[in-house]
Amino acid sequence: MNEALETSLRLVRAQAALVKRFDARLSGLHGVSFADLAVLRCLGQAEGGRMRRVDLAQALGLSASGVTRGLIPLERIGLVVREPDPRDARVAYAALTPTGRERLDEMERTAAEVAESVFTGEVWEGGGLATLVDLLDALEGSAGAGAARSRKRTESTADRHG
Amino acid sequence: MNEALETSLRLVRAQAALVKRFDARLSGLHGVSFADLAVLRCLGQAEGGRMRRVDLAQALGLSASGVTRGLIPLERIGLVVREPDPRDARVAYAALTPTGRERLDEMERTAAEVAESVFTGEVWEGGGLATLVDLLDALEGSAGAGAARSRKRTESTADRHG
DNA sequence: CGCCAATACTTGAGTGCTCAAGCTTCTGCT
DNA sequence: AGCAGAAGCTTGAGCACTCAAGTATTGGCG
Repeated sequence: MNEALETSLRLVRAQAALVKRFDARLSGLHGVSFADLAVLRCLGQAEGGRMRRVDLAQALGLSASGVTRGLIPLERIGLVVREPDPRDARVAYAALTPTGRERLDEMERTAAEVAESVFTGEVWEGGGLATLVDLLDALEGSAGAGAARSRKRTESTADRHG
Repeated sequence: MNEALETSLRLVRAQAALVKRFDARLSGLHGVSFADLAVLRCLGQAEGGRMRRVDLAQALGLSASGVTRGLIPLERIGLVVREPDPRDARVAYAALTPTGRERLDEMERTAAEVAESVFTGEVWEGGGLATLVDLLDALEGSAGAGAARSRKRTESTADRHG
């Protein structure tokens, strides 16, 4: 009956392997990680190539601070700039630069190659890919739903590290 | 056309959400993370409840140092002990303690509940779960295959073809 | 035996994420 | 208008992983 549990564990391993593969290729060719690509892609698809950090976090499933920190290297290498909002001084948009847009294009081509090389074979071409997307979609909804507020891990038995 | 890429990104998000969910529950009830559970489960299924660290790393898809560090808290809370090998002084087995075995049992029950609560619904009960396992299995093989040691400096901008 | 490469593991430095706490700015209530 | 609280973001501390380099130990080979 722990078929569901088994599946979850497999999902984690598959994801780790997949990400390593993307990272190896992307970092070699473009000096970015797969996570960076996700950020850039998100911006690229947004209206005007820019988004509020909060919305970016939401879209990526990250925390706000994760976004702040993840943007730093992208700003430093000039793919993204920080833009203020004239109406609300709290918000700082993250906006794709022209360079960023170009580089994103190249990165997506690289990533698409990797993705295709991974998803080759009968299983995938026979509709498996579409099925997987559907299942993952369902999963993300279902798993994200109740996952919101967790708390820290210690308190009781485990006293992690020092 | 980058359906494969899209799928990869979704996989990452789904996995993150799923892990958060497990972590929240497991940490609240047992003071361990989902990753810890994976380790313990691995040991639990091994002959004699113990494994060499190297083999553990292999089974979990981690590096050797990841295992060393991941075991520290489990040793500290007494779920795992370090056991020397009488024939080879280099190896240090990680072995489940009796307590560890008991606790693992409880954890697995908790985790199974979470997993089942996530994988509830028509999609999953109608064979979706089995399909997902198959797909993930295929994926792990395919993604893990070429991911190993690519620290090379490929300079040209990709011209691979099928 | 003496040496050397391979193996098992640990440690140091660095990355990428998290939560909690902080600052600034905006909004709604009275 | 004035203040409380919410919203957006950043920062500090910490965890979990990585690779690279370091320490033992083993085993093959002269």
